[in-house]
Amino acid sequence: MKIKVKQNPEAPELIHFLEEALSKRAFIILVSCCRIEYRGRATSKLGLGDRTIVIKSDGSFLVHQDRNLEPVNWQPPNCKFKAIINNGKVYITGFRRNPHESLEVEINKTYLASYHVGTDSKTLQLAGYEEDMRELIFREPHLIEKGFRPTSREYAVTNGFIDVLGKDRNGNLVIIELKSRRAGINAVKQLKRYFDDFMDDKKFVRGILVAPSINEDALALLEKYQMEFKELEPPKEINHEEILTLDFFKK
Amino acid sequence: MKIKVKQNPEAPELIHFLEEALSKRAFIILVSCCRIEYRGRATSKLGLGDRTIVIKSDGSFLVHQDRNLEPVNWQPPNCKFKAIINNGKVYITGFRRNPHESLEVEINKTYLASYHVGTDSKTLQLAGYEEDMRELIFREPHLIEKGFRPTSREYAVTNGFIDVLGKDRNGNLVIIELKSRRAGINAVKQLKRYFDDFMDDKKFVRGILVAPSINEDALALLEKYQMEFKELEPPKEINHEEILTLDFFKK
DNA sequence: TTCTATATCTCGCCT
DNA sequence: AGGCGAGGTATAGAA
Repeated sequence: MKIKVKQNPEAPELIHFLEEALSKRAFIILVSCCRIEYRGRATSKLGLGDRTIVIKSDGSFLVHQDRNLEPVNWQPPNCKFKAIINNGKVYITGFRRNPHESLEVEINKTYLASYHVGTDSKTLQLAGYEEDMRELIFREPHLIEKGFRPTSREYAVTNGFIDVLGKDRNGNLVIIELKSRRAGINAVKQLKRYFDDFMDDKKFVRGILVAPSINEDALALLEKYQMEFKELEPPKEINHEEILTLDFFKK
Repeated sequence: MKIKVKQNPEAPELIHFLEEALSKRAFIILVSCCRIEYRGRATSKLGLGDRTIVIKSDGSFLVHQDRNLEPVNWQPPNCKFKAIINNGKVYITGFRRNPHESLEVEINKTYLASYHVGTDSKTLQLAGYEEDMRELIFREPHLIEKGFRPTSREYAVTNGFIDVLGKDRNGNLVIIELKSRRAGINAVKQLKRYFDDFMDDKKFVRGILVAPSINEDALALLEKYQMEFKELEPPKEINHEEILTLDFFKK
């Protein structure tokens, strides 16, 4: 892998470095003392301070302070960059349309500048979602209860989509709302809305909220609405086959 | 600012570098070819590839691929780190309780390692939120309509909280739902639920959705429910006084 | 600590 | 491209 590193570059050297890196669509890292302004979906200003600036090859733009997981300022992928020098200071601007927004970094001092073009064709394999729960239920319906038969997934109703629709051993319609995490009041309200859609049609229906756990208020509300809770952990095994993305074959 | 940089360190050198950096609670950046495993709220695996790894002084842990704004793997602040060497490879593990989860990076090659302790006492000044809209409406109620008088904010009802409650020039109750961005169907449904809460009490009420814009479907639904739309941009001026965080005075 | 609501949410998927 | 739902969402604020 090619990587280029400079410590304490002066402005003219930095701008040359950035132009080179941007033209190569490299992954850029700067550790700089800077000021930041954002204008677009909102407006923000950040005074002078030491931050880590990252520009990715897909046009993502991130500015990190030394605390918090989230960047303090950013632009999503496909943003266009301009690096200029003015009064001895380097300015990097990233702008996008749709929405129309721009992020400007005024760099007063740079401690470290690096850029590289790496190789990474791997896609994350992830398990433990609602989607995995839905598959599990179709594979092993008895986990809901004996005699349960799932009929459709993502069933469209007035108020949205029902996660799983099925019938119980007595032929009653069963509406299932899945949550991969501890369920709260909102999950109950969501299920209630689907439930009401079917009540309008005057059918025999049951509403079951399926989640690894539920909080007290939510359980109380569920009982008030005469609906049910079923505890189920999302499966967390992952398929061990390695997945290659299309990007890999393009290279 | 102090910054320490190493290019292409071998495993023993890297582990020493990391131990030093971790003990100083520094901001660490690595550009490495690595494998990643996460276990906790879900489970994930990521095969060998070049990534940028960041450890912040607050215990945030980020692994970035060369695309997407979001890190491919991460740990939120206050995570504890362990760096060990095994079979000539460096392993960095970050773990947390509540929730119980861990992120392990197996490093096969490191191109760049740096750590620094910077100075950044600045807090982001941001404008353009729902909160700003609410304040604007209380300051200048005529922006909703002539004669409008706001009475309460965050008014609690069965289905949640009404953003702004007020009365119009004829004494009718007005329920306002705020959105700082283009309003969609969900915003209308939310307003409708509050609206219905009041209809039960058989009062004279109006529901107004206030947002910078609204999409076609949402507007149609709004009209079907006999509710109204009022265009209003969230204010985006920011207070120019500089704000110092408490952290600044602690130093 | 737990829960709720917001976000320049991001991201993927579907129309 | 716009809309909609899910997220290991993160984060701030309140209970």
